Amino acid sequence: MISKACKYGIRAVIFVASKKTEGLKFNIKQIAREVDAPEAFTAKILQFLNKNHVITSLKGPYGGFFIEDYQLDQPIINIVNAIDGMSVFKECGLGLKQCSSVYPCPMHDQYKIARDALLNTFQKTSIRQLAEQLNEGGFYINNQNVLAENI
Amino acid sequence: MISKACKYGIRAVIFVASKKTEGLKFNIKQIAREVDAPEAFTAKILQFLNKNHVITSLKGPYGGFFIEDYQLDQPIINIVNAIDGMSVFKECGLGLKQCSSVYPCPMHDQYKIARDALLNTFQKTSIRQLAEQLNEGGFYINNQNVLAENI
DNA sequence: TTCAAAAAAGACAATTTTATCTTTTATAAA
DNA sequence: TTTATAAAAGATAAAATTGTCTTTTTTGAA
Repeated sequence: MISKACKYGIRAVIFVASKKTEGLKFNIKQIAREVDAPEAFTAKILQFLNKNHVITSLKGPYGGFFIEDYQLDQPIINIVNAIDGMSVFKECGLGLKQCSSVYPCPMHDQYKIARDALLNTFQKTSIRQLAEQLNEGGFYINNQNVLAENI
Repeated sequence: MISKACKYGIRAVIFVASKKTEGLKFNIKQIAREVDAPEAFTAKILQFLNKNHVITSLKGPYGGFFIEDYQLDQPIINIVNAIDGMSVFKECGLGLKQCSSVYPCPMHDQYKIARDALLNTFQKTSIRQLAEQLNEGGFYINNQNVLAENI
């Protein structure tokens, strides 16, 4: 659906956003641990998201990653777009290079509905919303499940 | 969304199904040409779909691939399941190993709606339906677009 | 001004997916 | 029974994605 890089990126951004009120910055090690993502790979992703102004970083001691006010109300699609691009939301369900209502594959109409539903989800959901849900409790962005203790 | 292998597979199956009335078999070369897919790769895919009883093949002269009556009313999800498996329709939108209504990621509910819509599309659409649409005209399974002549 | 901490940058490696090529097996007709 | 044809099987290769490691740059505090 979307790449692992993108999923790591969204989780990392949500985590950073959820801690904004504390006014702290977080380094890669902390972020990667909190969202169960590979450290070095996540570093690359966040570095890229900083370039794309999705989040902000500061080098040096007391540096790290944080999110600025103007960045908090971005839709999640901004993260997806930065990392994966928008092609998933335009591509043909059967892989045709060209597929639209004027030159449709046999699945076009139905597939488009599902594809648009996914796009809509990413468009209408903001970083702030997900961060707030996380803070309210009952939602998770890592695999450190209490239930897993039973294994 | 789904793999290229899977898309090639669906296109190939629809093509073969659309020609069923003619009672012919088609070899890899013909099929690959008709659906604009790499020949050797498509061979592997169809070989696999034969093993999974999605289509049928016969070796030797006058052999090739064809679809049997009992195979024609399969939903497209059978092809997806054989090649990609069902994991896309179960996976978390943010990549968590475990994500459900009891242990949801912050996007769970919204993502599930879109994911289910996609699953539904593949479940409710049959090979026969797509083959018929193709035969009725106005739908395409290759990139040989007439409009492309204008380039 | 020096030092330590952190991200940035660059090179590289592993894995997965996509793709090709060669050899073997099955089959139908002559 | 031979021959030609087509899929099956197996080995490899190319490309894309995921992941790691090392070096460089930035920056704040002591």
